[in-house]
Amino acid sequence: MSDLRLMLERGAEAAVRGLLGCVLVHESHGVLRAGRIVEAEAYTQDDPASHCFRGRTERNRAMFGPAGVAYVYFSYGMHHCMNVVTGREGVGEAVLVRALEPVEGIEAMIAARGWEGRPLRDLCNGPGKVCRAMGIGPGHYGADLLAGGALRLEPGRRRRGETVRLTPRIGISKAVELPRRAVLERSI
DNA sequence: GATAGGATTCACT
DNA sequence: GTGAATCCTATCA
Repeated sequence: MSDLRLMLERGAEAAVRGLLGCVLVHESHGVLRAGRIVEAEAYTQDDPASHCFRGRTERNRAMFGPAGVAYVYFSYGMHHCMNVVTGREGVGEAVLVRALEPVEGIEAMIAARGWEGRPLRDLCNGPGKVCRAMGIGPGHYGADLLAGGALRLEPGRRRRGETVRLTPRIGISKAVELPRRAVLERSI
């Protein structure tokens, strides 16, 4: 039982902070891509903005799975977004990965996004961009991120001078005021 | 069976 | 800053 799993099982509101600094890794076609999670949002079952607010459906069933599996969904007809499922099995909770700081395989990310010659800071600073750059898609729906597979989550360290700030969420129309978005910031 | 709207991104003004 | 692209899901008739 890893520390990471225990942390995720504690629930979305704890996990949204704990996930910051952790590293998302994807190995495909012999290429390794990795990025530190620097922005995330918690979604729980009692949250009107959550996909599982109205109960279990065919689309959101992964959110009710065990902590550590991926919930990938399709949005706005053109983007995929990835969540890390939290809480106990049977509870609909997850943390949306909103932004990464590229660590490894940056060239592959740039190629996947068609981002040649553009600002690096805009490569992974959005949930749709994260999936595109990392090569995450519907095929990863329900994948176990803690099992050491091709797509996995690894513990990360928070660096000196970095702090977690909780802010209202963005991009949604319901329950916007809840401070369930966590951002990793350099305080110096 | 039909329709409204969305946990977004990008290009353009 | 504003608006278009684009399609799946949930919800309603």
